[in-house]
Amino acid sequence: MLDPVRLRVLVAVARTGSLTAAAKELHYAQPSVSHHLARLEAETGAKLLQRVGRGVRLTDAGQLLADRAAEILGRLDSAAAELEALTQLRAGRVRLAAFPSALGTFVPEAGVRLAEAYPGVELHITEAEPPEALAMIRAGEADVAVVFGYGPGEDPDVRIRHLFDDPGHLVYLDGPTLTDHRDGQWIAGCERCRRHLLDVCAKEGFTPNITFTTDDYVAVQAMVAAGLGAALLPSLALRAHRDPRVRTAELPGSVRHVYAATYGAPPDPPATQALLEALAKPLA
Amino acid sequence: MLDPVRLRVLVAVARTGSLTAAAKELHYAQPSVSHHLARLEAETGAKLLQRVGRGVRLTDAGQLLADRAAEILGRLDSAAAELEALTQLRAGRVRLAAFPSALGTFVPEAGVRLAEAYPGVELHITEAEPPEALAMIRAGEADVAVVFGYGPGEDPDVRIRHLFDDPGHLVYLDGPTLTDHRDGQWIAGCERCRRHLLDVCAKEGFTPNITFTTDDYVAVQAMVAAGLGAALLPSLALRAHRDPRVRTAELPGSVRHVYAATYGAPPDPPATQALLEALAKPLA
DNA sequence: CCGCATTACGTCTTTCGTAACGATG
DNA sequence: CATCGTTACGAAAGACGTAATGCGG
Repeated sequence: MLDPVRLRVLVAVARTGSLTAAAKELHYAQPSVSHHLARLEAETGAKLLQRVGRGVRLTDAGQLLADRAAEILGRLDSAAAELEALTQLRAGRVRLAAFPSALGTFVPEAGVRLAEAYPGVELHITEAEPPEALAMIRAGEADVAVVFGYGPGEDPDVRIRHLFDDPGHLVYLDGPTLTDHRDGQWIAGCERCRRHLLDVCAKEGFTPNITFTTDDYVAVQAMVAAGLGAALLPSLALRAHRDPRVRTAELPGSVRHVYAATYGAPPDPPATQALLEALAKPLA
Repeated sequence: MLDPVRLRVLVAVARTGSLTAAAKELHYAQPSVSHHLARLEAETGAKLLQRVGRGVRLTDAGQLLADRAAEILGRLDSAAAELEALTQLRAGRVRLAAFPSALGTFVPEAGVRLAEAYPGVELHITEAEPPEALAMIRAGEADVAVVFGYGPGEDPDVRIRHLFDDPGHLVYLDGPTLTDHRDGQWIAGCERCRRHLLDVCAKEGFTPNITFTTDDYVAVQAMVAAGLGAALLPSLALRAHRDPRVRTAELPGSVRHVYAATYGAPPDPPATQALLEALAKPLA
């Protein structure tokens, strides 16, 4: 049987004229698109694509299938929409727990996307650092948690999936590299970033002298601006708030992985799926 | 996205009114059908079925989705058919190697099914015992081999899948159980069945006295009829040829697994797929 | 060389089967 | 108690990513 996933890939390639562009549109890696098409050709026994310099062109057979596929996929989607309407599925509630700089950056964007796509879904947002957010998930007090510092496999009942990577930045007044501050004072951005800071500095062969500690990334920047030391902040924190008096430099080896966590076996309830979808999209 | 496999299951259930019947129609195990429907309900968030005594009934939502699904699946199938027509895919050649009693029983049935569904496909048939048949597969001299005595994992390049189980039968003039013949003479049905015979008799605590050996199941039955001893034959051999003078009794613990083998990585070429499909159907 | 596509390979998820259990007439 | 459906679990296949390898302009 024709696989609609492969058909969606074919349609995307037909529209864009390139595997790379299709991959971007579908949030796939390039090789995945290539593989899908190769399999589709093998399964159907028909040559669907023809390489032409850079990019590819659809053969007649490929164009025919792409046309039929576009209609079929449309009907599939509209059947899903009809079912949703019948069961009022676009209504519902999702409770999200997320850490502060997420709330200051991509969570509002995701909220907008969610409201556009699922107008009936209520979104409840709670601020919580990762350990508390996961506790809320386990306790059933939240449906989705946006966290960092925890990966898949923490708990068999909690499903954790990767959202994106958040590079670390050095925040300073003078001296754009870590070693410029090896003998200076440091402000630990937050409890969890402290661990991260220690690791990064250890790689450079020194232990930072941490003289101030606060979870508040606004305060951290104010302290740096006041000359109290340097700090390490994730890029999300800088996107949420940027003190004009400080300077920043990305630290190549330093990334924080941001994840979305849910509770229970797949599949997630539809409202939860909708929120996860909205959270994943800003990655594009 | 709605998964067409699940939709096909839903449609089958809608038609038959029962999970068990749908499973039979789709060649699935019962629990697989149950699981597909459970997942479909969870993914869509809609109750689609309602248990009513024995059997199930579709809810309004389930009926709606089943109706839409039937149309979508029809279009999927017809897109595939259109593509096949365009690329003349229903033409082609498949070379089958199979052991004798298979040729005398279900292979002709499969040939008929193949000719009905794919009129343009030429089927070439060769008689070969399993080792030779597999050698032909590896040498590229056959596309599909019907074998027994070999299972999946024999060779990484040869894909072997289960077709059905073929129960063993005791062939005799007098004495319908194995132990009736513990001190009598035996005719080994064929080289490979000899191993099988030894195993079965060992379980009963004796070693059969094998006085005649032949691969030919017609000859075996003639010898039994002549009073030369008892024999063990697979049911396929008895279906292919039944000597009216002998009596037979199924041996509960004795089954021969029949497999289809192909060469190379999946997916198989369309003509090969078509033959495999035709071979699998008689199972129903 | 650079961009686009393919191949190779590893991890995680899903599917489907068998077996055991539960419910219903 | 017989039958239909569900739950539990294990084995095989598939999807998708990263890394490494063609290949055309």
